[in-house]
Amino acid sequence: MPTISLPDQRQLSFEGPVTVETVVAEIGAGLAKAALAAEINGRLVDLSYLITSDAQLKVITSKDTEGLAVLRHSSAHLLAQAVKALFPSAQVTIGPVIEDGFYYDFAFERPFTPEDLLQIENKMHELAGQNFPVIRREMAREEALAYFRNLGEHYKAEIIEDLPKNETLSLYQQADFVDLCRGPHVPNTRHLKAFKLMKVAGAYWRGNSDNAMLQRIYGTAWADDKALAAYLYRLEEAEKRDHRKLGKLLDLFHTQEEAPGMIFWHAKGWQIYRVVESYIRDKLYEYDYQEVRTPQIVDKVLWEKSGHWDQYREEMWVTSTENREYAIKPMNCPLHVQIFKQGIHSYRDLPLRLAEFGSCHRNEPSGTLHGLMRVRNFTQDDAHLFVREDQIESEAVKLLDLVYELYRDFGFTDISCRLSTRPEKRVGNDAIWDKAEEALKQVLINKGVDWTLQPGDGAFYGPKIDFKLRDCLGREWQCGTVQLDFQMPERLDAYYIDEAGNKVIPVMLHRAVVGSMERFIGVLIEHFAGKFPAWLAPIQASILTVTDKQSEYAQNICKNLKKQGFRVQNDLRNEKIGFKIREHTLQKVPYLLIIGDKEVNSGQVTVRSRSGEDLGAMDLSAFALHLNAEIDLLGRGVGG
RNA sequence: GCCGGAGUAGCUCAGUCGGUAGAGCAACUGAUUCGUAAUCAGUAGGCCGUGUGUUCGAUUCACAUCUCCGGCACCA
Repeated sequence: MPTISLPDQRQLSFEGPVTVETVVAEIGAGLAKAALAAEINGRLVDLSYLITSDAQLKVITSKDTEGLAVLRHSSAHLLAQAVKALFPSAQVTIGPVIEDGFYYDFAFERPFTPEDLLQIENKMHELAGQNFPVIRREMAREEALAYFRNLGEHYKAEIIEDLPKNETLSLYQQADFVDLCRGPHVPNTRHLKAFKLMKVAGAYWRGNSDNAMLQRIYGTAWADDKALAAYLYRLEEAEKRDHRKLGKLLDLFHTQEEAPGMIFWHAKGWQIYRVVESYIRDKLYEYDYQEVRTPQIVDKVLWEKSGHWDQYREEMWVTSTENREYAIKPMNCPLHVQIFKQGIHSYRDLPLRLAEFGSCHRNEPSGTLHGLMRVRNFTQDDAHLFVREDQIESEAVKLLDLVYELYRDFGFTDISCRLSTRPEKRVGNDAIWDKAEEALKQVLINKGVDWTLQPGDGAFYGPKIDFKLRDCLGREWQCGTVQLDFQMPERLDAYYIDEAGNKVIPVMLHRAVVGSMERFIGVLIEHFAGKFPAWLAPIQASILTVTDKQSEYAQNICKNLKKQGFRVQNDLRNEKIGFKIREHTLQKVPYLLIIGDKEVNSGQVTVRSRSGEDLGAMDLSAFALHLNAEIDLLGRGVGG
């Protein structure tokens, strides 16, 4: 006689075992209609689940995150059903839920075309509209294997083979389509309404590039059409912020065929770069770093010693002359160790912090290149801290302070933090790895920041903490990193002299805060949607004349502001003021100074903000004060 | 690197079922001297990514190649 407890403390009793569906019907007809699944004692189950003993029950609808996930998962099944209906020779593989949607991977003899996608989507709507019940049943492992083999679904058979021997397999059926799945699923296809297929792309079977390439169809699914429309609108907005698009529109940078993965910075883009660089340089001074500069091209021997040659030979650019082979540096660390090694260091010299805006070249695979985000030549805001073991923690804590301070100044507050531990391909023994991983973990715990574990994602020489920035559209970008390294100094024969006069190998902390200057500026462009805070804006104010009678006055204003260090420009063209305002607004200049006869006569400027607000006429000194105050805010609290 | 798609004027894009291409904006010239998101008129502008092939003829068809876009794999 199960008693079911509901979230509102209500209790329902039943004579014998009862399905969730029956219980839900008992609660209310409206809920029964909307119910997609349920949580029994915290576990997600189907509505067909049979409750045999007392239980806590929570009904899941499309309003719950779990409900949305169920909806998306079932949409993936619907997609597979439609594909099998249209293309019977396609084999199904897996179809999980992802952020904002789902995908399903198929093996098929020819590529799916955009026309196919349209056809499949229509079929999905048609099938969903037939209100097929979705039925769960269990099957013995051997029976399931034979069943899918018989259907010619070899990938499914392979999945079953790899499942634990004692696991009960569940199958879900809607009409004649059956898929192996853990579930849960919606009880009926009628729940699937607001979905859309987005794109088709290649994906390796089981995510391994040695395996066959399957065809992945991506889709999105929502509780209702309104939510779907909102999502599509969000995508459109994100597209407008694309740094590649804005980079062209705002004349910040370009790339061209002759130098794939390398950036041609235009004056305006480089201006932003310089502000970022100079800000970081100030921080380096404040945090007691020494800025250094090391060579671009270094004998291969050094890279062999550091271990990079073994690990990354394929991605290193090489060049040779007079029978010597060189590599263009992919990293700065071995070179900073060379600086450390000049002369003899006492334990009193530590921690020694060497920083460099290090230009690195990596021959990234062609398919990875992406605007400023993934390039072959990038500049790291790199630094290496040579420390004693007892200084690891205090230095790491300082690093976290620096990282969070810097991100805040640029307007980022949503930062996620990940600890990555030893990878398969690595150097150094396990005892050292244990020590290094534990040290970083302690720092995170002591610092009280939220973090997640990424097992196996560390660098080959040590574990690391990575920082990802969330832009205002919710996308994450990896920027900063702190890496603990007990290997490199030893491999490159670095040491210091301790109190007792012994040679001791220092510990090295690698760190970058913005990571790649290129990527960071890409993130900034997207985060601010090109509307940079005055601090970063390449042009902070444009001076626009109403007619050419005011040219001389405008030139004086311009000269005056430049003298005060502001980045300003004149627009003296013989164009209507409305036209000039439009152009400079599209260029996202923070302030427009309008100069007509009125301003010339009163000796003032009329100020219009980027958002179109009229700040009225004011003396130039008042405007300078206003602009300076804004520049002093840096990017803090400024959303895009 | 792998799968798919795309490369046409400075930009955004149209077009040719094989007969060497067009629009808007930008540029240039002229007129207009104007008050808060586009003044009017005219002119010029292209080896249709690159190479090879098929063809009387290729921007169009085929193959190769480069680059870009969307994913996948990779990211010291």
